Amino acid sequence: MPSSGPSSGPSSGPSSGPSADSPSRRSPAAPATGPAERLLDAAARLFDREGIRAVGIDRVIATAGVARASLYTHFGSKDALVIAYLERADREDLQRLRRAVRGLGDDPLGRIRAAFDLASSAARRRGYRGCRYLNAATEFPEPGSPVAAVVAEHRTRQRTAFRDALVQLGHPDPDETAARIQLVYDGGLAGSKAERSAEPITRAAALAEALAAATAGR
Amino acid sequence: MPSSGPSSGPSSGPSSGPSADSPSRRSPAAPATGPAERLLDAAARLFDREGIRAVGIDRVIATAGVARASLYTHFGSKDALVIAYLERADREDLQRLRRAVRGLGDDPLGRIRAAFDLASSAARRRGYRGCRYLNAATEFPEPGSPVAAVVAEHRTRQRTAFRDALVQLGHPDPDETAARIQLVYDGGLAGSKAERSAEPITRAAALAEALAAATAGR
DNA sequence: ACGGTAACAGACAGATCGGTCTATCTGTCC
DNA sequence: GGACAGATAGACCGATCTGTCTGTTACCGT
Repeated sequence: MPSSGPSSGPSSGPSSGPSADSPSRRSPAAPATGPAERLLDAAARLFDREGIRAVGIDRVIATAGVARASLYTHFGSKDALVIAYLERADREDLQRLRRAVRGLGDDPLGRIRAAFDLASSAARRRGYRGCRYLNAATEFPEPGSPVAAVVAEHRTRQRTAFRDALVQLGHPDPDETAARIQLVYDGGLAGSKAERSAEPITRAAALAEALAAATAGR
Repeated sequence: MPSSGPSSGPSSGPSSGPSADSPSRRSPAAPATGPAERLLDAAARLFDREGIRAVGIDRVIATAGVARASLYTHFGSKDALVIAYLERADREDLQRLRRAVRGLGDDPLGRIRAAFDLASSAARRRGYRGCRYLNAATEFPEPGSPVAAVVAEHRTRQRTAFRDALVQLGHPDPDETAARIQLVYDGGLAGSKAERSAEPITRAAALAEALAAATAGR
């Protein structure tokens, strides 16, 4: 599961104008999506690139091209927007991984590699700031916080995916090895952030593959 | 190099009152150190536990028991205080490592292990928030920022220390292996932060040791 | 045509931010 | 004793923050 850069997903491109006869109000360059979605798009872009605490509500609504009130009717508070942003990012990351894995057939090692590949391509985008979930945990360190819950869920899901692949590989110790692969993944993203290079992720991928392959064939 | 929790160094304990006939003014419980040092102590404690952006100037000066003006005469700005805090932490981390390594004789593997041990004991303290340098980089992501410079210096020094130990071990590829050990170190601290447990660091230490030992005997 | 809903723009409130400034106090040195 | 340096408390400033509220506009279903 990639935990990184700005989504390349359904963010900016309204590929065919106001999509048929959908709601087509607003003056300039009709946005084609509702305020809630545009707010999440703006939040993702800004929070990913500059950090959550560093970006104020005003920046978000200006970027989204949305009224202040819309943010509060749809989300209620900045904190709630932050949670929604993280949850959507988690869903999108999962979708991206599934898309990348599709057509791989039965290749558990390839599934593990795909997670690193997605992170690596995210790291190559400019403005990369590392794993957004760990970053969120850094900015909102309160243990009981909803942010912590989203982060924990993301990480559990990621580790389970690693573990499943290892089980399918017939690895003798899938639990410990999944933990190690996640550790290496975390380190790769951290190093990549600090050094502004995708190299640590490449290194992490190689390391992870070695861990997965070691004594894998029974 | 431990990159972690609140210093156990010369923070709070004035072990012998106002130390002889030194400057002993102030009303309650004479502080025994100057405002600059007390500010750095307070900054370290608060920034480490709650994050830099989350802690305002007022909290820092209140915790330090120091006048607002003192902060600005000694440091000039909050940003400068942040840099000073990071630089002092870096110095102290290095001192702690040297202290831990002293008496180890010629044990390069032990020196590597010591870095992980220090991180591990930091992670066991409550309020642990992970690597403070990576956290600072997260909170101040501007590439040219002085924060980035301090973080880069810290990481370079750490990697060099790993490399030196590996060279002494006769490792065939000290550069790549040092990078890998740092990667594993980063991952351990990240996981430790996210999961609020020292276990990832323990796992990282084992992994690092295996990396250092592999094909080490020529 | 009309009423309802949802989004709009923007003023406003209260808190907090980093930073400046004045005025007072205290200990030190001459 | 008196000038001086450094620290103190705390008022003050403008900017910015999250969040609320008012009033207007535009679309949509009936």
